[in-house]
Amino acid sequence: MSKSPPFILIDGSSYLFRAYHALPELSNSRGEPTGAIVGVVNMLRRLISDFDPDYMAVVFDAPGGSFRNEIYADYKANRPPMPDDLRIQIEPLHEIVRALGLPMLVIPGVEADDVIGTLARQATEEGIETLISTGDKDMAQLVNAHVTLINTMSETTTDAAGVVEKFGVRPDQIIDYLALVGDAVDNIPGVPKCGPKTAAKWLGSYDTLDNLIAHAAEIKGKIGENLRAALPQLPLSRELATIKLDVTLDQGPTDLKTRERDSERLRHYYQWMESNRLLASLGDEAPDGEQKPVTQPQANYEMLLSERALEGWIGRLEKSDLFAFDTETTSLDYMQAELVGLSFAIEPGEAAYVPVGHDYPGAPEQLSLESVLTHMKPLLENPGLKKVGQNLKYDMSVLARYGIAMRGIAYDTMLESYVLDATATRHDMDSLAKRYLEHETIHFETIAGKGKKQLTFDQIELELAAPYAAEDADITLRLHQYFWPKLESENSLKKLLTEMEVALIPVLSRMERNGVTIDSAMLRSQSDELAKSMHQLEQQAYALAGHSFNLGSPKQIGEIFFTELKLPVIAKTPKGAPSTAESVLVELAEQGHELPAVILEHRGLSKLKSTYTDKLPEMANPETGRVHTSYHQAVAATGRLSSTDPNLQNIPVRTEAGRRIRQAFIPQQGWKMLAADYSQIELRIMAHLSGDEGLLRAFSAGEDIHRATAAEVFEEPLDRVTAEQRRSAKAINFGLIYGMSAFGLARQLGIERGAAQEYVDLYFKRYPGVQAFMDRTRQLAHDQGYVETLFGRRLYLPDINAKNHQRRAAAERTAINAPMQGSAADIIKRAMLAVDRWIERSAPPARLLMQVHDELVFEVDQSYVTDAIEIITSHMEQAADLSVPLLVDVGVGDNWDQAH
DNA sequence: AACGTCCCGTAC
DNA sequence: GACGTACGGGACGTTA
Repeated sequence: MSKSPPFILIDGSSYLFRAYHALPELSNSRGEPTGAIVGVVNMLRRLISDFDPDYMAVVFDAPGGSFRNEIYADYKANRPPMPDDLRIQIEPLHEIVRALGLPMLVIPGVEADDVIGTLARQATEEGIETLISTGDKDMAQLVNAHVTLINTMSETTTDAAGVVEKFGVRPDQIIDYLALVGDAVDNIPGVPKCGPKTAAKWLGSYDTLDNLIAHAAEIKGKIGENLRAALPQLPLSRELATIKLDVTLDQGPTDLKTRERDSERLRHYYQWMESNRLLASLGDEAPDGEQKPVTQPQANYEMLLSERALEGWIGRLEKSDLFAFDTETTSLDYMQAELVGLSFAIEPGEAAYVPVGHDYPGAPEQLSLESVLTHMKPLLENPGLKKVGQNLKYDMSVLARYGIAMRGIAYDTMLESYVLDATATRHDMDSLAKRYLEHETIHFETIAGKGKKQLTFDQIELELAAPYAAEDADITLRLHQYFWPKLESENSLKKLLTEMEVALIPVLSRMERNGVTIDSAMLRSQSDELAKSMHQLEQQAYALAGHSFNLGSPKQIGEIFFTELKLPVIAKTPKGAPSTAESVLVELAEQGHELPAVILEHRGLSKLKSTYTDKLPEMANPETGRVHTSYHQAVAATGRLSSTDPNLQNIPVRTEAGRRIRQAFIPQQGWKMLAADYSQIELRIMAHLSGDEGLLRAFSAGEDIHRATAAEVFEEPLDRVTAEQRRSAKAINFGLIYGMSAFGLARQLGIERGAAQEYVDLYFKRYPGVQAFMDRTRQLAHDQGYVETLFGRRLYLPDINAKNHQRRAAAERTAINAPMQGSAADIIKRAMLAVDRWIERSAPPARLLMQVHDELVFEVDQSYVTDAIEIITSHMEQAADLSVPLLVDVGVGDNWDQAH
């Protein structure tokens, strides 16, 4: 049974371009170029011999633009103009196509794509099978049951199933797909960082671009931000990517009948070309020429290279009410960073940069570091000269290493932003400038490059460095002028900023610079032991699985468990993969499976080794043996600090192997470690905020709160509470702080959901004040859109009135949790301020080393321990005046573990 | 190669 | 789906 040949539509322009770029340059003996013609003719001949079509059209773009240029001025703006040696091949090619007897269409003002789209639609309507010959992926949007693509260069055909296979989306989703991915050559914007995979993933989940746009808020991460930023232009991108199906044409598919070829004329052209051979080898290549404009700020920035110029500026700084200040250094690590320059600003738009350490071939002579610091020291140490900066803790720490004790830190724009809205994810200067000043700053990457080739600041040419550095100071000043009126009008926020957050800067700087000594040799020997144990476990695991595999790969474990060994799937990850999380492994191990138990143990050891025993010695200063973390003051939305490089706030404590790591945290010779932690601070805050009588009474009586809760919930006398009941009560208490549901509690305790619900009901019956407090807090959050801590720290909850139930529920849990977690954070910050004041004034033989949310860790001279305990306890317990006592437990020992 | 995300686990 | 706040390592996939 023979099928009638299809109607063939040929994208002549796309092949002409491709042939021109892909084929070797070819010309006749007179030097006239012929390569592109040879390529296209070659392709046409192959199509004709393969399909012997009765109807077809070869479509070319007409000179001049199309409607797309009208709706988007930059359409194809990145395309270089057509080269002359291609242009002069067009007319002969058109002649040859005609001579071949092939209908040819060149419609002014309409792109070839749109002509092809229109003809394909008409053919489909008339029930004609259509084959579109093109190398352009955009045409995939035209595919349907009757329209197939063929790439005659790569000899591949693509039908509807092929589109799904190739792009991961259906043909009717291709337009949306193209709008998302964009096109660098046609200069269609798209979503930055969204490539084929991401676009297909989104359309798989949301089906259409419109639906994706409607749910744009759900896309997480950086890419989600990119998507939301691109939203306004997506409709345009879609329109540009859409091939028109309704162009007005004189001829329909059935008018486009092939004719007999005119051999004589063909011979004439082939002779002119001096080529009867058709070249078969093809490739492809896309031109690209993108350039980014570099913006320079409109401002008056000075570079100070002479003593005189510096002195002039110093005179102005001394007379100012406030100046913005910034340092440029060689490293982000405050313990390593070397000063490269200083910048200042007094008035918006007026800033100066003083380079002192630029060192590259041809670098101009600069003022010496020593002389600049000598000049600047009195200003920087003058407490009466007010300074503002962006993250001044860093500058203060760096300057401290040059013997300068910065004083007069009055404001910090990072903290201003944080206090005004802690939920804004970023508080870095570039983001703030963009968001609040609508100013695009010079980015560090722009002047320093990125990746392995990134320069340190001292290697950057002054012409680039000075505007960048001066801008930092300028923008900082302008940000402060933007933020400050907003803070001043809210007295509680103003106080929170100046008396708590800004006041804490020097405290944290000192604590970071103190560092803490670790016994690296001890950790290294722990690493060796761990490695041995892990190796044994690996051998066991390979034996059990029957082959070797990567014990660290959840994916491989999943494969072995659920496919090879057919173990039951206990739970799934949020993405739908079978989970191999600890609880799952535990359950499988309890069911008697050996491999999960082995993996569980291996995983625990691996975590300890890679994260702690290997890493900490790497991070210690080889000379002093101390590690210096960075505390981040503007990260956690609730007001807590966070710690990185290394994170000292998640050092293990629950298991024996974990506690051994704490044994490597040691005091200086002859001193002791002292750890002071608040007892049940969040529950005490809950008692205070709720005013619940039962809770207040239990805390005032100094009862063990979990035992007291158990006594209430299980209706037992205090002394009859079992260990099991106390454990349950403890889970309830913690759950409450986190806004946990009965479901969560059930899972935590391994009991039925109904039983858990009974516990919760009983709890609220016994502590009705707590129930009322939670209802009140939830309501307040809904009404005002934020909740507050004891000291007026605000946490906005944008999702509190979300339509999406899950998001709203999460926001409600945050609303419950934030006042407790945040108030606890406020209280320990106040304690740190008090303790630091004592240490600075009295210079006792004691140092504050670490903060772990509800715990302060010190090292104290052995002979001073008794005094230290009393003073520290007193400062901490008096950090807030609650309606229950604030209790602090203190431990002392030769290492951090012992001090607990 | 660099980056982002996922999964997991550590802390309070 | 179901417990708040963090950081980080290794695996893995994607983009450039």
